[in-house]
Amino acid sequence: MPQTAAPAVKKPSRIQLRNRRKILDAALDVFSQHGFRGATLDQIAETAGLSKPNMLYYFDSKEAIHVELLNALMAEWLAPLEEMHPDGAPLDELLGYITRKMEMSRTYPRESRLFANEIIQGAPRILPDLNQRLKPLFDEKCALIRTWMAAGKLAPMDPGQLLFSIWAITQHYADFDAQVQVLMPDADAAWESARHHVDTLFRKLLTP
Amino acid sequence: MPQTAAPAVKKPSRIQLRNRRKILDAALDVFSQHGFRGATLDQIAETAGLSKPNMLYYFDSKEAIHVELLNALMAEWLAPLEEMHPDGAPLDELLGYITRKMEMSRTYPRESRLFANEIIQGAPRILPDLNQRLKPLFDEKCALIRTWMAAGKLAPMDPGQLLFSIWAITQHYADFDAQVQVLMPDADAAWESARHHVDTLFRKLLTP
DNA sequence: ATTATCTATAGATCTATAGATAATGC
DNA sequence: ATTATCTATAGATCTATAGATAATGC
Repeated sequence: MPQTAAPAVKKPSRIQLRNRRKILDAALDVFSQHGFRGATLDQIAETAGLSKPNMLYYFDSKEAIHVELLNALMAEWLAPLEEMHPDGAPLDELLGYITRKMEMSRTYPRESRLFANEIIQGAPRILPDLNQRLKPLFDEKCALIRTWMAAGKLAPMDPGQLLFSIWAITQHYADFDAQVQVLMPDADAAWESARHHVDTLFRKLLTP
Repeated sequence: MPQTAAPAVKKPSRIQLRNRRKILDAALDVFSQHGFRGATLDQIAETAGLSKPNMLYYFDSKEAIHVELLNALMAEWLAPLEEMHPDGAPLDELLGYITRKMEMSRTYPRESRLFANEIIQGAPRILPDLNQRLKPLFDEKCALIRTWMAAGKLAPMDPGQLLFSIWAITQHYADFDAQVQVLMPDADAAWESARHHVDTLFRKLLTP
């Protein structure tokens, strides 16, 4: 008997890995700025520094790139929420989550805009993932927050609405950056002020 | 001497007005769902019930439709903020504004998504309007809110950040509707709950 | 007479593939 | 031998226009 079943796929070469990474990074640039339909393979290929047919040697189609990108980023995007643990101090756990989300908006604005574009356009390609990966996590964390509120550790409110508010505010700084820059031209000061405002807002809201 | 200078443009016919309105409404549908680059004249023409060349008899180009749409909607979009008056009770004025924004998200989700798409993509066509129309109003209302806070009528905070939070949360329900529907499947209950949550949140935040 | 609509199509752009050639790894 | 890249291009789609025809309003 063979020790193991034959592997379904070969181990990817170094060039494979490097080029796929370059393509996905370029696609993040282009898709996050123009949305799926507005992005072109030409733009992505040029940004990635590959020819268009060469890029299609690594991915079957434009849609395949987009789907892989969204799926790969979903885990990254959910991680900060997963880190909110039942054994911590409730207020600290939530404020810590909010801080992590703010830092992600600051550090990964392209990822935030990629998801925003996809959701605004009706989530045509990420809907299965929303149901299968986001929904269970959302329900789990809502239940956790509800126990904290029932124990009097947090001001009572709808936990789902609370999470919506957190997402709305923290992602606003990445997604609507063009508007924020018009209204608050000093970007660095605006970020400092935003961090402080958001922390204060939710601290006041959540304190019982 | 002639009584008046000759008018630069003729009075538009009834058909003109009706067809231009039909085109702009169809364009709102299509642009708000796919963004500028993702939308096609074919889709807009079909939605409007006109042939593509006939549509281009009324507008010079795809971009002309988009720009006119954005400009026409900007006033509508700013109206609720303009209605926030210095002579009202500060807390009521702000909570009233928030309620109006929530109702707009509910009633005009396409308009909200049209702007969201445009801003996410870097505001390439609406940037002049942001500077010339939104910025002055923003500054004016920030100053007003600041006087209210200085007078002890509202909890002190950065008025600009406050407005960002209001926009982020209220528009979230329109822009991220696809996600909200996945996580809170009962749409009517979700909206009732959202209205209550948002009012409570800002009441708690703003009360001195 | 003027305004509105239609048919036909030019010319650009876009996704994707075919098939030849070059580079790499055992 | 296998993997990666290139040239050339098919076929669809997209914006926009030219020019003929129909409908409307004085």
